Amino acid sequence: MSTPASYSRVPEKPTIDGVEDRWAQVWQDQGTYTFDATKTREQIYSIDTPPPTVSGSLHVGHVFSYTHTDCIARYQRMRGLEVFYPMGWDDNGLPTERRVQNFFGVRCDPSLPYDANFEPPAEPGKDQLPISRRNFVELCERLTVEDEKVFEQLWRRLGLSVDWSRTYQTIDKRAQAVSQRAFLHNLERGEAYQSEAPTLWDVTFRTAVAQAELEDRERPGNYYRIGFPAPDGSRIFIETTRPELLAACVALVAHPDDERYQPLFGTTVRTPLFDVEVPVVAHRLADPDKGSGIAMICTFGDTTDVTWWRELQLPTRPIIGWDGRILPETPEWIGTDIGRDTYAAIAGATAHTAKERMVEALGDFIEGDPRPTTQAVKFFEKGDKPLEIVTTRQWYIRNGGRDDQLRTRLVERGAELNWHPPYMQARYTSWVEGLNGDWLISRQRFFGVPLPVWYRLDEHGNPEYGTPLIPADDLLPIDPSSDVPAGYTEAQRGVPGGFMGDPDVMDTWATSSLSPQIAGGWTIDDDLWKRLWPFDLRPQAHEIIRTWLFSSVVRAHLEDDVLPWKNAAISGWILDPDRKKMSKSKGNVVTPLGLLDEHGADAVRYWAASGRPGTDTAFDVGQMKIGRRLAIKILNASKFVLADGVTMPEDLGVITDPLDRAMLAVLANVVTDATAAFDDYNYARALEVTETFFWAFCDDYVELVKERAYGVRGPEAAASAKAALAVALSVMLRLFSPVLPFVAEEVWSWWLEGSIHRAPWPTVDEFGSAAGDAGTVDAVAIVLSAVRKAKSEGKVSMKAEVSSAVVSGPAESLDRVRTAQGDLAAAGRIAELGYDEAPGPVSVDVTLA
RNA sequence: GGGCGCAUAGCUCAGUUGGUUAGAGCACCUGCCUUACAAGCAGGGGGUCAGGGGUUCGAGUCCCUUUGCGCCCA
Repeated sequence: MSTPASYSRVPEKPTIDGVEDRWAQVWQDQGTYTFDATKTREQIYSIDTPPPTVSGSLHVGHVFSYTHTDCIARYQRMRGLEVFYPMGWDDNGLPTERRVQNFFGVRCDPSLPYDANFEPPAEPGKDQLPISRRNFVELCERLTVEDEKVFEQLWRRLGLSVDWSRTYQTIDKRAQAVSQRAFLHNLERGEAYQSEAPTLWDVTFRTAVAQAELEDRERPGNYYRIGFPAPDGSRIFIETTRPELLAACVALVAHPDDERYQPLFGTTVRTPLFDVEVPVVAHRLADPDKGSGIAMICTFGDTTDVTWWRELQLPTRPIIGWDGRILPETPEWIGTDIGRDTYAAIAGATAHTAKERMVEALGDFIEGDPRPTTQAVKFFEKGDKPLEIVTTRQWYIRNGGRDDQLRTRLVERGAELNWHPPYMQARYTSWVEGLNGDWLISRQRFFGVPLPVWYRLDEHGNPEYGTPLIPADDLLPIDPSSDVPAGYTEAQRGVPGGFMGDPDVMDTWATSSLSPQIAGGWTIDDDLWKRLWPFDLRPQAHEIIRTWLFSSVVRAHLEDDVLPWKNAAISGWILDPDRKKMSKSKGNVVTPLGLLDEHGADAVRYWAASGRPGTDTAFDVGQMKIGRRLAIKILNASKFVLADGVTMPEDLGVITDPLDRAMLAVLANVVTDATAAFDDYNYARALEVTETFFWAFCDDYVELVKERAYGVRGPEAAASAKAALAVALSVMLRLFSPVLPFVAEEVWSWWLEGSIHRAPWPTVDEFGSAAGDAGTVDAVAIVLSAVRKAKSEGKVSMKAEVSSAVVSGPAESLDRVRTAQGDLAAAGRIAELGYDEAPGPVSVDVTLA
């Protein structure tokens, strides 16, 4: 606890200009938020801070949600807990790759050798310059370091109470080691596995895409009605939007109950032009109302094809390559000359071109004109071409998508977590229950954490995927494209009897899902880790519950059979005034730095803290102006309270005046409410009750006790008022400090020692016996208000004299008013204050002089 | 099509387990230079709580339903 200062540094003209730079510097110099790693687990509050994507730019949404977390961090710190509040940078994955490509005008070509003297062009050229993987990664690292500086600057400006000595990157060596080690543990326990399977594939990025990264987009298309020759010479018409996949057709399918096609089940038809014999099969997923009710199954046109192919055990006839083009070689299942000629016409073409050529080639096989339609097509959320499905070898981690027991356990984990607000749990549950596959973690990209395995090559040079070579734990992190497995030499790379590195990197979530492990020193600093784990809080946005939150739960569950945190605080979106989500593409993004410059950090934080947990909040400059005014008001009110050498009283016994004691009783209730709100992660509610009290304190209490505090009614009466003012100010500043750290610290420094942010959170006990009858405040306020109203309606100054005011009401209310009648008469300039006991609500008859 | 949320004053939002006459700020109107603050202060007008039905002594609050909006997923 800060000790009363024997001197006061109250400025003549308080201002909030400059307080941000000044205190940010002091906090940094004094290590105000430095984490003390000697504390034990129960003395620590650990936060799993979301690492922002540094390759993007910060927007007001970041400011919004990070402020919420900071308010919680500051509250817990004042409650006496040692807060572990690190900052991470997410510089992993596609956004960084893309930004580097555009920023420097380069692209990664893994076949090129490393050039130690490489310097990117000063200006990105028209064509992207191909460079080696290592050069590319170096550029990624160079750019992200710059981005991080900008981010840290902004966060400091906003006043985040982060321990800046504890930062991490999701791509740094430590994170790579943690990520690879966790993967190898998964592999050892059989939770990570490889599978050759149809995979959703982005042809632009040439990478597999996980279920969590998909989105459906409405796209226009055309139905083509194609006739398949039946054995009896008739034609069976299917309708398809993808005629270019005809060569990949493996069957026709209709619903088992569809009487039109029941006679055909078990028979075969031949594909037009290609003349490939395919069976007619029945499956419940065939929709009798869609098109002609019978569809062609291709390997693979969409995810339903995959289901049919798997459940009906159909052959695999892929014709689309990893580049999204039709495979150049004529498939062996096409046996006729006309079939081969037709295929030659589409070989190597894009899906789009192939479609045009197939439609032309089919000619009379197509009945009627194409019928326009709109269909939901799957896209990679960051891509702009529809996903194809290709068969590839990929790594997976079990997440319950194929295992009911694990899925049930993970749903239960979600129920163990304290969600703020609670309804967010439903989003987790419905996502986990709807999973239909394991977690695809391998990506065919360059900048990321490499999968830490190699494969032996047999005498023909074919990799033995089933028995990967594992690095020793103390060598992590490794890059299998440059490191060599034990017992081999670099010369054996890629040669028969030698080895090859796994070429892929891990999904960015495979690393982000370990953010508490990375920040907390798992397997790197055991002493620190045991003081932090499991963490107390995961703050994050609601749209990544299915990705970041869920994958983190999966990793902690598999590794330690534990929930990674006790609480999840989910923040909402920032909406523009039209209630649309703010985004760059809509051109309505405001730069955070501009906001901080214009309104000040406390004002921006005030706006952010006014947004209820989990609630989407409108971007509202007006709210920031109110916050700024509040901050200025706090300075001015504090200046008044601290005038005339007010200090914290040695003994609360000097607070004898009933009105002073009543005010403190109300404040004690505010402390109770604000504390309960913060304990429930409701910073907005805590701010609201504090602010409401503060304004009433300024408008009523201060006005009432002004003259008494000046000493008009003697030293004891003045001492009571001054002591009460000091106690109230100290408590209010601490209640405000999580939201308004700068102005609170500024005022604190005028008269008390140490940082307010390390001062104890106020408690009811602090008031001791100084808290009196709270009801007196309301009773007195009614009279004061009535007097003001009379003056206002009489259009006279507030200092105009009142010749008499008669208060009528129940005896209890009158008694309360009497206890403050000296202050009332002074504040209202009332010559004669009379009382008239009467039933009903309190009323006041005011006569102006 | 499924899940979740939202709908309260012109605007942005509170309203904590059902309980006096539904609140705040902004905006608007009328005043007041008042020795902390004119970037201030005082006072005022303004809402059939989206529509309908139900439970209850009592519903903004609980249940059903309709409509509109948003997000996530299929």
